[in-house]
Amino acid sequence: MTQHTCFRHPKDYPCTCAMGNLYRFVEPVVLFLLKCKGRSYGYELSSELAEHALTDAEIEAAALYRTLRQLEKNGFVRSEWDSGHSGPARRVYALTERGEVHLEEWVTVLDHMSASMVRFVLDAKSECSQSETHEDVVGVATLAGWAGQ
Amino acid sequence: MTQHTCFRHPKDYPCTCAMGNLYRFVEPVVLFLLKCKGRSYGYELSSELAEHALTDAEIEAAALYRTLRQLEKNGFVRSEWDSGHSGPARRVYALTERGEVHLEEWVTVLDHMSASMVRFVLDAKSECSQSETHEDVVGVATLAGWAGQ
DNA sequence: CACTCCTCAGTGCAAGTTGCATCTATTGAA
DNA sequence: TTCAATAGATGCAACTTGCACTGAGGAGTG
Repeated sequence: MTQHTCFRHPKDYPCTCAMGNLYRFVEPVVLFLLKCKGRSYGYELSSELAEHALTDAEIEAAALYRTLRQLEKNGFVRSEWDSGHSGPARRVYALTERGEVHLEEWVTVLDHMSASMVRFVLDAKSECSQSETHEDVVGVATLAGWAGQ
Repeated sequence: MTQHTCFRHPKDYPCTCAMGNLYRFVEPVVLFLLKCKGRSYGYELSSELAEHALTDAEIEAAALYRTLRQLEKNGFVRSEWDSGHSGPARRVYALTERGEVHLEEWVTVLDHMSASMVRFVLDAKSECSQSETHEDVVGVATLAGWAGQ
């Protein structure tokens, strides 16, 4: 990330924006929404994505559309054009069987990851309180200056 | 990710390898280890990283070294050469005050993220069992064919 | 001595990813 | 006519990453 300040969140809020491509977690959420709804299209999904998002980073429409096309390329969803309504045509997506399996794989992965994170947070918090020499200064800035590469 | 098969894990294990740059979670773990140990160097950290890693993706030495340099560039750690021992010289790192704050920001972020993930996993699991038409097929393959962009 | 292996820190590059700006088109309302 | 909302998508510069590789110091072995 080149971006060295996050202009999307207040200054004292540690946000995930600067982590950049972490918004890949778009993929499992899209699969989940398609499973729940049966079928949907990009523009509709984009508004519902935030409710189930795994980070607080804003999800760009561009990323969502590209993710959907890639999911289709990999056989996890299938799509067709739908013009039976007013306004521009919609590319309507639905999960395939492979997509259902893929969602379950994601659930397993996220289950493991969340457990690791919870463990890490506990470890880190106890380590912090252990060597508490200064006041509690949690949440003073954002992750904007994160390391990356 | 180009990589379409994961050769590092058994076939029926949904791994995070294919998620690629997720191993950015190297950063908080490095900060945490430096806080615990006081000071350390790349080669040593690389062996301890796996124990606290937030994903099961292998952490490459190249990524670790680059992360450390970047952390230093951003003022979260500082380093000096140490030759007072046999073998090649080591670049020894220690947390700065900014680094301690940054670690606490990461803890806050990961706390939020883990909560979101736990919620998502619960939602997805209940959704799956709700519409259970086929046997439980969790964990049949890897995330190798994940969508990306 | 030559040879090999381990330790330690990197670099180079092709391929992939992403944020942002921009484009096209349809429809309805002012 | 003009504007706004809906809908999907692309172009590109900048960045990230996996993999292969370099190179140096020291220990052990024959």
